[in-house]
Amino acid sequence: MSRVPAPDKRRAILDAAITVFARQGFHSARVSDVAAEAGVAYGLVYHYFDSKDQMLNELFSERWALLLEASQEVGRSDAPPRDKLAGVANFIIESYRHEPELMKVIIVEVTRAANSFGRTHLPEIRRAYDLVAEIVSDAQRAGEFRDDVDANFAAMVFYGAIEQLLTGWIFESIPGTDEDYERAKRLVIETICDGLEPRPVGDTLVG
Amino acid sequence: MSRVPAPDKRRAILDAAITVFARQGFHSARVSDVAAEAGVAYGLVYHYFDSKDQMLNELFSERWALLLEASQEVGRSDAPPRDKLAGVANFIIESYRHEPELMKVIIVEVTRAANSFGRTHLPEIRRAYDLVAEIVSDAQRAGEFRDDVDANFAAMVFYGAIEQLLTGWIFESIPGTDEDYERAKRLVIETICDGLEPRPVGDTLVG
DNA sequence: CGCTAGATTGACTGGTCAGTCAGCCGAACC
DNA sequence: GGTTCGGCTGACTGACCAGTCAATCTAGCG
Repeated sequence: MSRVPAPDKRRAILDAAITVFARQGFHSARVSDVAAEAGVAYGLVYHYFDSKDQMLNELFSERWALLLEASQEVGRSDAPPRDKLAGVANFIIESYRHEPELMKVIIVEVTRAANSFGRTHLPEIRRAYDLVAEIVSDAQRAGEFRDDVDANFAAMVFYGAIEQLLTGWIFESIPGTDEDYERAKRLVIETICDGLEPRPVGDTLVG
Repeated sequence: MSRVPAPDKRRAILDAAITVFARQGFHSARVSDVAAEAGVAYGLVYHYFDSKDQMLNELFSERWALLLEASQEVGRSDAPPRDKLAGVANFIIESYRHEPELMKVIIVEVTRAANSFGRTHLPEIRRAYDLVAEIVSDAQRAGEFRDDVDANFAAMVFYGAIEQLLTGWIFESIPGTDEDYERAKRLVIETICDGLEPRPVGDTLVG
Protein backbone atom coordinates (compact mmCIF):
# COMPACT_ATOMS: atom_id res chain seq x y z
CA MET A 1 0.00 0.00 0.00
CA SER A 2 2.89 2.36 -0.14
CA ARG A 3 5.51 1.43 -2.68
CA VAL A 4 6.39 5.02 -2.99
CA PRO A 5 5.55 6.97 0.15
CA ALA A 6 3.11 9.34 -1.55
CA PRO A 7 5.17 11.66 -3.72
CA ASP A 8 3.15 14.55 -2.39
CA LYS A 9 2.68 16.30 -5.67
CA ARG A 10 0.59 18.89 -3.92
CA ARG A 11 3.57 20.12 -1.98
CA ALA A 12 5.72 19.97 -5.10
CA ILE A 13 3.26 22.22 -6.90
CA LEU A 14 3.21 24.68 -4.03
CA ASP A 15 7.00 24.78 -3.97
CA ALA A 16 7.13 25.25 -7.70
CA ALA A 17 4.64 28.09 -7.34
CA ILE A 18 6.98 29.83 -4.91
CA THR A 19 9.84 29.62 -7.36
CA VAL A 20 7.80 30.71 -10.36
CA PHE A 21 5.90 33.50 -8.62
CA ALA A 22 9.14 34.82 -7.18
CA ARG A 23 10.83 34.71 -10.56
CA GLN A 24 8.13 36.14 -12.80
CA GLY A 25 5.69 37.75 -10.43
CA PHE A 26 2.26 36.30 -9.82
CA HIS A 27 0.59 38.11 -12.67
CA SER A 28 2.89 37.06 -15.45
CA ALA A 29 3.35 33.56 -14.10
CA ARG A 30 1.24 31.14 -16.09
CA VAL A 31 -0.25 28.10 -14.46
CA SER A 32 1.55 26.09 -17.09
CA ASP A 33 4.85 27.50 -15.83
CA VAL A 34 4.08 26.24 -12.35
CA ALA A 35 3.13 22.83 -13.67
CA ALA A 36 6.31 22.64 -15.73
CA GLU A 37 8.46 23.73 -12.79
CA ALA A 38 6.84 21.05 -10.65
CA GLY A 39 7.32 18.46 -13.39
CA VAL A 40 3.63 17.75 -13.44
CA ALA A 41 0.79 17.89 -15.94
CA TYR A 42 -1.15 21.11 -16.29
CA GLY A 43 -4.41 19.57 -15.16
CA LEU A 44 -2.96 18.24 -11.92
CA VAL A 45 -2.64 21.74 -10.59
CA TYR A 46 -6.42 21.96 -10.77
CA HIS A 47 -6.75 18.60 -9.14
CA TYR A 48 -5.20 20.03 -6.00
CA PHE A 49 -6.15 23.69 -6.22
CA ASP A 50 -9.30 25.47 -7.22
CA SER A 51 -7.53 28.32 -8.91
CA LYS A 52 -4.25 30.07 -9.45
CA ASP A 53 -5.25 32.53 -6.76
CA GLN A 54 -5.76 29.81 -4.22
CA MET A 55 -2.13 28.79 -4.46
CA LEU A 56 -0.99 32.27 -3.58
CA ASN A 57 -3.54 32.55 -0.80
CA GLU A 58 -2.33 29.34 0.69
CA LEU A 59 1.32 30.30 0.48
CA PHE A 60 0.57 33.57 2.20
CA SER A 61 -1.70 32.31 4.93
CA GLU A 62 0.53 29.40 5.84
CA ARG A 63 3.48 31.70 6.44
CA TRP A 64 1.63 34.64 7.90
CA ALA A 65 0.15 32.41 10.57
CA LEU A 66 3.67 31.70 11.76
CA LEU A 67 4.43 35.40 11.95
CA LEU A 68 1.29 36.04 13.97
CA GLU A 69 2.13 33.20 16.28
CA ALA A 70 5.68 34.41 16.78
CA SER A 71 4.45 37.95 17.41
CA GLN A 72 2.02 36.76 20.03
CA GLU A 73 4.72 34.71 21.67
CA VAL A 74 7.00 37.72 21.79
CA GLY A 75 4.19 39.87 23.13
CA ARG A 76 3.57 37.49 25.99
CA SER A 77 7.19 37.42 27.12
CA ASP A 78 8.36 39.81 29.80
CA ALA A 79 11.35 41.14 27.94
CA PRO A 80 11.78 44.91 27.69
CA PRO A 81 9.71 46.39 24.85
CA ARG A 82 12.76 47.20 22.79
CA ASP A 83 13.68 43.54 22.80
CA LYS A 84 10.16 42.56 21.93
CA LEU A 85 10.26 44.73 18.84
CA ALA A 86 13.65 43.27 18.07
CA GLY A 87 12.11 39.83 18.39
CA VAL A 88 9.49 40.56 15.76
CA ALA A 89 12.02 42.18 13.45
CA ASN A 90 14.31 39.18 13.89
CA PHE A 91 11.60 36.75 13.00
CA ILE A 92 10.78 38.54 9.78
CA ILE A 93 14.36 39.05 8.74
CA GLU A 94 15.26 35.46 9.55
CA SER A 95 12.27 34.32 7.51
CA TYR A 96 13.68 36.23 4.60
CA ARG A 97 17.15 34.89 5.20
CA HIS A 98 15.97 31.30 5.09
CA GLU A 99 13.24 31.48 2.49
CA PRO A 100 13.83 34.53 0.37
CA GLU A 101 11.67 33.36 -2.50
CA LEU A 102 8.62 32.72 -0.35
CA MET A 103 9.05 36.00 1.47
CA LYS A 104 9.47 37.83 -1.81
CA VAL A 105 6.17 36.45 -3.02
CA ILE A 106 4.42 37.31 0.22
CA ILE A 107 5.75 40.85 0.40
CA VAL A 108 5.50 41.74 -3.25
CA GLU A 109 2.30 39.99 -4.22
CA VAL A 110 0.28 40.30 -1.04
CA THR A 111 1.57 42.70 1.57
CA ARG A 112 2.50 45.45 -0.86
CA ALA A 113 -0.26 44.64 -3.32
CA ALA A 114 -2.94 46.46 -1.43
CA ASN A 115 -5.21 46.37 -4.44
CA SER A 116 -5.41 42.74 -5.40
CA PHE A 117 -4.39 40.23 -2.78
CA GLY A 118 -3.57 42.57 0.02
CA ARG A 119 -7.24 43.48 -0.09
CA THR A 120 -8.30 39.92 0.57
CA HIS A 121 -5.85 39.43 3.38
CA LEU A 122 -6.22 42.81 5.00
CA PRO A 123 -7.55 41.37 8.26
CA GLU A 124 -4.57 39.06 8.67
CA ILE A 125 -2.16 41.82 7.76
CA ARG A 126 -3.79 44.24 10.17
CA ARG A 127 -3.59 41.63 12.88
CA ALA A 128 0.19 41.68 12.62
CA TYR A 129 0.24 45.46 12.94
CA ASP A 130 -2.09 45.26 15.90
CA LEU A 131 0.18 42.85 17.72
CA VAL A 132 3.06 45.30 17.39
CA ALA A 133 0.80 48.15 18.44
CA GLU A 134 -0.03 46.12 21.54
CA ILE A 135 3.61 45.72 22.39
CA VAL A 136 3.99 49.47 22.12
CA SER A 137 0.94 50.37 24.14
CA ASP A 138 1.84 47.88 26.87
CA ALA A 139 5.21 49.57 27.06
CA GLN A 140 3.54 52.95 27.23
CA ARG A 141 1.34 51.88 30.09
CA ALA A 142 4.44 50.64 31.89
CA GLY A 143 6.16 53.94 31.25
CA GLU A 144 8.85 52.31 29.16
CA PHE A 145 7.88 54.08 25.94
CA ARG A 146 6.76 57.70 25.53
CA ASP A 147 3.02 57.80 25.47
CA ASP A 148 2.60 60.77 23.19
CA VAL A 149 3.06 58.72 20.04
CA ASP A 150 -0.01 56.75 19.04
CA ALA A 151 0.73 53.04 19.33
CA ASN A 152 -0.91 52.20 16.00
CA PHE A 153 1.15 54.87 14.41
CA ALA A 154 4.33 53.42 15.87
CA ALA A 155 3.38 50.00 14.56
CA MET A 156 2.90 51.50 11.14
CA VAL A 157 6.33 53.06 11.17
CA PHE A 158 7.81 49.78 12.34
CA TYR A 159 6.25 47.74 9.56
CA GLY A 160 6.85 50.44 7.02
CA ALA A 161 10.54 50.32 7.78
CA ILE A 162 10.80 46.55 7.67
CA GLU A 163 8.82 46.23 4.48
CA GLN A 164 10.99 48.84 2.83
CA LEU A 165 14.06 47.01 4.03
CA LEU A 166 12.98 43.68 2.61
CA THR A 167 11.90 45.35 -0.60
CA GLY A 168 15.40 46.72 -0.89
CA TRP A 169 16.95 43.31 -0.51
CA ILE A 170 14.45 41.77 -2.87
CA PHE A 171 14.80 44.17 -5.75
CA GLU A 172 18.15 45.76 -5.59
CA SER A 173 19.75 42.60 -4.33
CA ILE A 174 21.53 44.53 -1.63
CA PRO A 175 24.24 42.04 -0.67
CA GLY A 176 22.47 40.26 2.14
CA THR A 177 25.43 38.74 3.91
CA ASP A 178 24.84 37.48 7.42
CA GLU A 179 26.49 40.66 8.58
CA ASP A 180 24.04 42.83 6.63
CA TYR A 181 21.11 41.08 8.18
CA GLU A 182 22.43 41.53 11.68
CA ARG A 183 23.26 45.14 11.08
CA ALA A 184 19.80 45.79 9.68
CA LYS A 185 18.12 44.17 12.67
CA ARG A 186 20.08 46.43 14.98
CA LEU A 187 19.47 49.58 12.96
CA VAL A 188 15.71 49.19 12.67
CA ILE A 189 15.37 48.95 16.41
CA GLU A 190 17.85 51.70 17.15
CA THR A 191 16.24 54.08 14.71
CA ILE A 192 12.74 53.42 15.88
CA CYS A 193 13.43 53.36 19.60
CA ASP A 194 16.08 56.05 19.84
CA GLY A 195 15.22 58.35 16.93
CA LEU A 196 17.54 60.27 14.67
CA GLU A 197 18.28 63.16 16.95
CA PRO A 198 21.15 62.81 19.36
CA ARG A 199 20.30 61.74 22.87
CA PRO A 200 21.46 63.71 25.87
CA VAL A 201 24.22 62.14 27.89
CA GLY A 202 23.25 59.46 30.38
CA ASP A 203 20.16 57.36 30.33
CA THR A 204 18.04 58.87 33.04
CA LEU A 205 14.41 58.95 32.14
CA VAL A 206 11.81 61.61 32.51
CA GLY A 207 10.16 61.07 35.90
CA MET B 1 -9.79 79.79 -35.38
CA SER B 2 -10.95 79.19 -31.85
CA ARG B 3 -14.69 78.93 -31.33
CA VAL B 4 -13.97 76.38 -28.72
CA PRO B 5 -10.55 76.84 -27.20
CA ALA B 6 -9.22 73.39 -28.07
CA PRO B 7 -11.09 70.93 -25.85
CA ASP B 8 -7.78 69.29 -24.99
CA LYS B 9 -9.01 65.76 -25.17
CA ARG B 10 -5.56 64.55 -24.26
CA ARG B 11 -5.82 66.05 -20.82
CA ALA B 12 -9.37 64.79 -20.48
CA ILE B 13 -8.16 61.27 -21.19
CA LEU B 14 -5.37 61.58 -18.66
CA ASP B 15 -7.79 62.83 -16.02
CA ALA B 16 -10.21 60.04 -16.81
CA ALA B 17 -7.33 57.61 -16.43
CA ILE B 18 -6.65 58.90 -12.93
CA THR B 19 -10.26 58.33 -11.92
CA VAL B 20 -10.52 54.92 -13.52
CA PHE B 21 -7.12 53.63 -12.36
CA ALA B 22 -7.86 54.83 -8.85
CA ARG B 23 -11.26 53.19 -8.85
CA GLN B 24 -10.47 49.82 -10.42
CA GLY B 25 -6.73 49.55 -10.21
CA PHE B 26 -4.55 49.76 -13.29
CA HIS B 27 -4.70 46.10 -14.07
CA SER B 28 -8.43 45.67 -14.13
CA ALA B 29 -9.06 49.01 -15.76
CA ARG B 30 -9.83 48.54 -19.44
CA VAL B 31 -8.81 51.12 -21.96
CA SER B 32 -12.45 51.25 -22.95
CA ASP B 33 -13.30 52.30 -19.39
CA VAL B 34 -10.93 55.23 -19.65
CA ALA B 35 -12.37 56.23 -23.01
CA ALA B 36 -15.90 56.04 -21.65
CA GLU B 37 -15.00 58.03 -18.55
CA ALA B 38 -13.44 60.69 -20.77
CA GLY B 39 -16.45 60.65 -23.07
CA VAL B 40 -14.29 59.85 -26.04
CA ALA B 41 -14.04 57.11 -28.61
CA TYR B 42 -11.86 54.11 -27.85
CA GLY B 43 -9.50 54.78 -30.71
CA LEU B 44 -8.78 58.32 -29.63
CA VAL B 45 -6.88 57.06 -26.63
CA TYR B 46 -4.40 55.52 -29.03
CA HIS B 47 -4.24 58.71 -31.01
CA TYR B 48 -2.73 60.45 -28.01
CA PHE B 49 -0.97 57.60 -26.24
CA ASP B 50 1.07 54.68 -27.47
CA SER B 51 -0.25 52.28 -24.90
CA LYS B 52 -2.18 51.90 -21.70
CA ASP B 53 1.14 51.77 -19.88
CA GLN B 54 2.23 55.09 -21.26
CA MET B 55 -0.68 56.82 -19.58
CA LEU B 56 0.35 55.53 -16.19
CA ASN B 57 3.98 56.35 -16.82
CA GLU B 58 3.06 59.88 -17.70
CA LEU B 59 0.84 60.34 -14.67
CA PHE B 60 3.62 59.11 -12.44
CA SER B 61 6.51 61.01 -13.93
CA GLU B 62 4.64 64.29 -14.09
CA ARG B 63 3.87 64.18 -10.39
CA TRP B 64 7.08 62.61 -9.18
CA ALA B 65 9.09 65.37 -10.82
CA LEU B 66 7.30 67.83 -8.54
CA LEU B 67 8.21 65.77 -5.51
CA LEU B 68 11.86 65.65 -6.52
CA GLU B 69 11.87 69.37 -7.15
CA ALA B 70 10.27 70.09 -3.78
CA SER B 71 12.72 67.78 -2.03
CA GLN B 72 15.69 69.50 -3.61
CA GLU B 73 14.29 72.87 -2.66
CA VAL B 74 13.90 71.74 0.92
CA GLY B 75 17.38 70.27 0.92
CA ARG B 76 18.89 73.56 -0.18
CA SER B 77 17.23 75.58 2.58
CA ASP B 78 19.07 76.18 5.82
CA ALA B 79 16.29 75.08 8.11
CA PRO B 80 17.11 72.58 10.87
CA PRO B 81 17.12 69.00 9.54
CA ARG B 82 14.02 68.11 11.49
CA ASP B 83 12.14 70.85 9.64
CA LYS B 84 13.56 69.72 6.35
CA LEU B 85 12.17 66.24 6.88
CA ALA B 86 8.90 67.82 7.93
CA GLY B 87 8.95 69.79 4.68
CA VAL B 88 9.19 66.66 2.57
CA ALA B 89 6.53 64.89 4.62
CA ASN B 90 4.29 67.92 4.29
CA PHE B 91 4.65 68.02 0.55
CA ILE B 92 3.66 64.39 0.17
CA ILE B 93 0.77 64.56 2.58
CA GLU B 94 -0.52 67.77 1.02
CA SER B 95 -0.29 66.14 -2.39
CA TYR B 96 -2.51 63.40 -1.10
CA ARG B 97 -4.87 65.84 0.52
CA HIS B 98 -5.40 67.74 -2.71
CA GLU B 99 -5.26 64.94 -5.25
CA PRO B 100 -6.03 61.71 -3.47
CA GLU B 101 -6.92 59.81 -6.64
CA LEU B 102 -3.70 60.65 -8.42
CA MET B 103 -1.64 59.87 -5.35
CA LYS B 104 -3.46 56.61 -4.88
CA VAL B 105 -2.56 55.58 -8.40
CA ILE B 106 1.05 56.61 -7.96
CA ILE B 107 1.51 54.86 -4.64
CA VAL B 108 -0.44 51.73 -5.36
CA GLU B 109 0.43 51.15 -8.99
CA VAL B 110 3.99 52.42 -9.12
CA THR B 111 5.71 53.04 -5.81
CA ARG B 112 4.42 49.91 -4.11
CA ALA B 113 4.33 47.86 -7.28
CA ALA B 114 7.98 47.01 -7.24
CA ASN B 115 7.43 44.28 -9.77
CA SER B 116 5.69 45.94 -12.66
CA PHE B 117 5.88 49.71 -12.85
CA GLY B 118 8.02 50.33 -9.83
CA ARG B 119 10.67 48.42 -11.71
CA THR B 120 10.60 50.84 -14.61
CA HIS B 121 10.69 53.89 -12.40
CA LEU B 122 13.18 52.63 -9.86
CA PRO B 123 15.74 55.31 -10.68
CA GLU B 124 13.24 58.14 -10.11
CA ILE B 125 11.99 56.51 -6.94
CA ARG B 126 15.50 55.99 -5.62
CA ARG B 127 16.29 59.60 -6.37
CA ALA B 128 13.61 60.68 -3.91
CA TYR B 129 15.11 58.43 -1.24
CA ASP B 130 18.55 59.75 -1.96
CA LEU B 131 17.44 63.33 -1.48
CA VAL B 132 16.15 62.46 1.97
CA ALA B 133 19.33 60.55 2.72
CA GLU B 134 21.26 63.67 1.80
CA ILE B 135 19.27 65.74 4.24
CA VAL B 136 20.12 63.21 6.92
CA SER B 137 23.80 62.95 6.13
CA ASP B 138 24.16 66.73 5.94
CA ALA B 139 22.63 66.88 9.40
CA GLN B 140 24.99 64.21 10.60
CA ARG B 141 28.01 66.09 9.34
CA ALA B 142 26.73 69.17 11.15
CA GLY B 143 26.29 67.14 14.32
CA GLU B 144 22.56 67.71 14.34
CA PHE B 145 21.66 64.05 13.86
CA ARG B 146 23.35 61.03 15.39
CA ASP B 147 25.85 59.65 12.95
CA ASP B 148 25.63 56.02 13.95
CA VAL B 149 22.53 55.42 11.86
CA ASP B 150 23.22 54.99 8.17
CA ALA B 151 21.65 57.89 6.26
CA ASN B 152 20.24 55.66 3.54
CA PHE B 153 18.73 53.53 6.21
CA ALA B 154 17.10 56.53 7.81
CA ALA B 155 15.67 57.59 4.45
CA MET B 156 14.23 54.13 4.06
CA VAL B 157 12.51 54.29 7.41
CA PHE B 158 11.18 57.72 6.57
CA TYR B 159 9.68 56.67 3.27
CA GLY B 160 8.50 53.39 4.67
CA ALA B 161 6.53 55.25 7.31
CA ILE B 162 4.99 57.74 4.91
CA GLU B 163 4.07 55.12 2.34
CA GLN B 164 2.44 53.04 5.03
CA LEU B 165 0.56 56.08 6.24
CA LEU B 166 -0.82 56.94 2.81
CA THR B 167 -1.67 53.31 2.20
CA GLY B 168 -3.70 53.40 5.38
CA TRP B 169 -5.64 56.43 4.23
CA ILE B 170 -6.09 54.99 0.77
CA PHE B 171 -7.42 51.60 1.71
CA GLU B 172 -8.96 51.79 5.07
CA SER B 173 -10.29 55.26 4.43
CA ILE B 174 -9.02 56.43 7.77
CA PRO B 175 -11.02 59.63 8.22
CA GLY B 176 -8.59 62.09 6.74
CA THR B 177 -9.87 65.27 8.28
CA ASP B 178 -7.58 68.25 8.17
CA GLU B 179 -6.80 67.49 11.76
CA ASP B 180 -5.73 63.94 10.95
CA TYR B 181 -3.37 65.14 8.29
CA GLU B 182 -1.76 67.65 10.60
CA ARG B 183 -1.47 65.14 13.40
CA ALA B 184 0.12 62.63 11.05
CA LYS B 185 2.67 65.12 9.79
CA ARG B 186 3.67 65.86 13.37
CA LEU B 187 3.81 62.23 14.44
CA VAL B 188 5.97 61.01 11.55
CA ILE B 189 8.60 63.56 12.36
CA GLU B 190 8.40 63.10 16.10
CA THR B 191 8.66 59.35 15.86
CA ILE B 192 11.53 59.37 13.45
CA CYS B 193 13.52 62.14 15.06
CA ASP B 194 12.87 61.42 18.71
CA GLY B 195 12.26 57.69 18.76
CA LEU B 196 9.88 55.69 20.88
CA GLU B 197 11.89 55.58 24.06
CA PRO B 198 11.49 58.39 26.55
CA ARG B 199 14.02 61.17 26.37
CA PRO B 200 15.89 62.27 29.45
CA VAL B 201 14.89 65.65 30.87
CA GLY B 202 16.27 68.72 29.16
CA ASP B 203 17.62 68.89 25.66
CA THR B 204 21.34 68.97 26.13
CA LEU B 205 23.17 67.06 23.46
CA VAL B 206 25.93 64.54 23.62
CA GLY B 207 29.18 66.46 23.30
C1' DC C 1 -16.01 74.75 -53.49
C1' DG C 2 -12.45 71.28 -53.43
C1' DC C 3 -8.45 69.88 -50.94
C1' DT C 4 -5.50 68.51 -47.12
C1' DA C 5 -4.52 67.20 -42.53
C1' DG C 6 -5.49 66.30 -38.26
C1' DA C 7 -9.06 64.72 -34.98
C1' DT C 8 -12.33 61.24 -34.13
C1' DT C 9 -14.86 56.96 -34.54
C1' DG C 10 -15.72 51.98 -33.21
C1' DA C 11 -15.77 47.34 -35.30
C1' DC C 12 -12.49 43.98 -35.61
C1' DT C 13 -8.24 41.02 -34.95
C1' DG C 14 -4.86 38.39 -32.65
C1' DG C 15 -2.86 36.60 -28.83
C1' DT C 16 -3.05 35.06 -24.29
C1' DC C 17 -4.39 32.10 -20.56
C1' DA C 18 -7.37 30.33 -16.74
C1' DG C 19 -9.98 26.74 -16.18
C1' DT C 20 -12.50 22.29 -18.15
C1' DC C 21 -13.06 17.65 -19.38
C1' DA C 22 -12.92 13.17 -21.36
C1' DG C 23 -10.21 9.77 -20.74
C1' DC C 24 -5.83 7.05 -19.36
C1' DC C 25 -2.99 4.51 -15.99
C1' DG C 26 -1.93 1.47 -12.19
C1' DA C 27 -2.71 -0.19 -7.56
C1' DA C 28 -5.49 -2.71 -4.67
C1' DC C 29 -9.19 -5.57 -3.80
C1' DC C 30 -12.45 -9.25 -5.29
C1' DG D 1 -9.23 -11.16 -14.87
C1' DG D 2 -12.28 -7.80 -13.87
C1' DT D 3 -13.67 -3.82 -11.51
C1' DT D 4 -13.11 0.37 -9.14
C1' DC D 5 -11.14 4.70 -7.95
C1' DG D 6 -7.90 8.05 -7.21
C1' DG D 7 -4.10 10.28 -9.25
C1' DC D 8 -2.85 12.02 -13.40
C1' DT D 9 -2.76 13.76 -18.38
C1' DG D 10 -2.86 17.56 -21.91
C1' DA D 11 -5.70 19.17 -25.79
C1' DC D 12 -9.22 22.26 -26.01
C1' DT D 13 -12.61 26.13 -25.08
C1' DG D 14 -14.31 30.53 -23.88
C1' DA D 15 -13.57 35.00 -22.25
C1' DC D 16 -11.15 38.88 -22.24
C1' DC D 17 -8.90 43.00 -24.01
C1' DA D 18 -4.85 45.70 -25.91
C1' DG D 19 -3.99 47.54 -29.88
C1' DT D 20 -5.12 48.29 -35.22
C1' DC D 21 -7.19 50.41 -39.04
C1' DA D 22 -10.22 51.95 -42.56
C1' DA D 23 -13.53 55.16 -42.70
C1' DT D 24 -15.75 59.63 -41.32
C1' DC D 25 -15.77 64.24 -39.80
C1' DT D 26 -14.25 69.09 -39.29
C1' DA D 27 -11.58 73.17 -39.98
C1' DG D 28 -9.09 76.02 -42.28
C1' DC D 29 -7.04 77.45 -46.69
C1' DG D 30 -6.47 78.74 -51.53
